[in-house]
Amino acid sequence: MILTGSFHASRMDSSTKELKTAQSKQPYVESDDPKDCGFEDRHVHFGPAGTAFWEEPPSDASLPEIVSHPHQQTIHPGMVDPHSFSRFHCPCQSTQCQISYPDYLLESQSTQYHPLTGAMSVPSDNSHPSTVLTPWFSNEPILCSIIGGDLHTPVAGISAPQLIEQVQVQEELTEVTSHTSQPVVCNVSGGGHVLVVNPCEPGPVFFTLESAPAQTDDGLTKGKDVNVLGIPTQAACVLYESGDQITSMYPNASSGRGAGMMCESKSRKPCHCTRSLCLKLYCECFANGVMCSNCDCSNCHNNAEHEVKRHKAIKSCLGRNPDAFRPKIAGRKSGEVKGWHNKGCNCKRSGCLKNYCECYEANIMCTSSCKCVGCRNYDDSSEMGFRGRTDKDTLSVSVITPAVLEAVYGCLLAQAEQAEREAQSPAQAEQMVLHEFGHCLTQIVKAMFKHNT
DNA sequence: GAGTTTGAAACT
DNA sequence: CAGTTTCAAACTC
Repeated sequence: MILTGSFHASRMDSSTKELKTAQSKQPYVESDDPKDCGFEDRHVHFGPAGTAFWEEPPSDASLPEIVSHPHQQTIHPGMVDPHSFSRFHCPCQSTQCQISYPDYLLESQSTQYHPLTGAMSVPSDNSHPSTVLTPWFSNEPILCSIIGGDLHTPVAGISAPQLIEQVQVQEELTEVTSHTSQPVVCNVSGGGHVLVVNPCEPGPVFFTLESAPAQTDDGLTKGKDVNVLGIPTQAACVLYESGDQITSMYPNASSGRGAGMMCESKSRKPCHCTRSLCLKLYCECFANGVMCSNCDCSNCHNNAEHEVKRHKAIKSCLGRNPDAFRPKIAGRKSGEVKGWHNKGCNCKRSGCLKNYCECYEANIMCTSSCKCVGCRNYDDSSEMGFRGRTDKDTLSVSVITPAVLEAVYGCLLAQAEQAEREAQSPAQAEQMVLHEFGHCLTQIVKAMFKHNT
């Protein structure tokens, strides 16, 4: 299914009416405050090539919503990678708006959720119809389809539009998405609809598409032509193809630990676990969401033969820490050395200049999120004579990250563009940009102050 | 390759 | 939540 033209986004409420875009606000934005991203009033449009863009820029770009959201943020397939995916959902670079989505075992007790094309861990005999496994480590929205004919629920056998009106389905979807902070994109068989279940929202968002998905004789919805959110399904299917040997679906995906490892190739390093059964986060394979393959581990349980234990281990990890499988490095764009550690390191003796340090290992600088002692992992060029300062002072400097600078640039550019649209005089345009710059600086100073207190 | 160091994860 | 233990990777010799 190629998305052409625009489509309407609507919430799946009892009325099933098309909702205005205000109700489809930031469908994937993970943020405590939905206002963080300023996307409340955006219309989402998909272009001819499966591209999408946000319409109507926010009137006010500010920090720490530090990034303005240049209007018509165009999303193309290349942007939707493990690192830039957040840009699609929210161009905001603010740490408050940084988005990464820990995956979770997609599972339902009563409804089948199928990866669109994948066969990962799905028994061929469908002996466990209630449990379909998908990688829990993905940054991507979970792609699944709801096959009406196979539903073992009271809603089986009804058309897709009717189906989605069923509260039960909504509850099931809500149940599914309650375990994940990432979007679940559900292809509703036969209806030409796609449910986009936003974990931030109480119910799924219902996108009405112009073309229906291809459907096979057995009722399975094929996504061979589906291009959802700019992700060609042919590529997306790779994501679900295998749990242990996931081929990169994005050429530029880096191989840093945590971030984007779901895209790693077969060249990933083998683990050497001996005591953890490869079912704890000590195991890098497990932590990265892949089954062990060609590893040097002993008594490995991180494989298909121990699926039940593996399943329990995943749940256990997520129970301890819902973000356990969340990429550790956020804000990283593919092919670029930038980003920040979500949690920050705690190094004490390495000076954060050895690979013991997760920040250093990921080739990123330490930030104020880190609790490291004697950190030397910061940009000398940005020290500007700060040598001799305390670590805490260095942390202040680290507030101004490349991402923040890029965000400021975005704000200023947005203002300039707005001035141009409004046919403002050069002087007025300059004033608008300067005013925005001042606003950005204020927010940066506030952020520094916050980090130092 | 064996032993040591290191810091994240897990545990108490 | 802080302190301790466990663990596996990084590092050194």
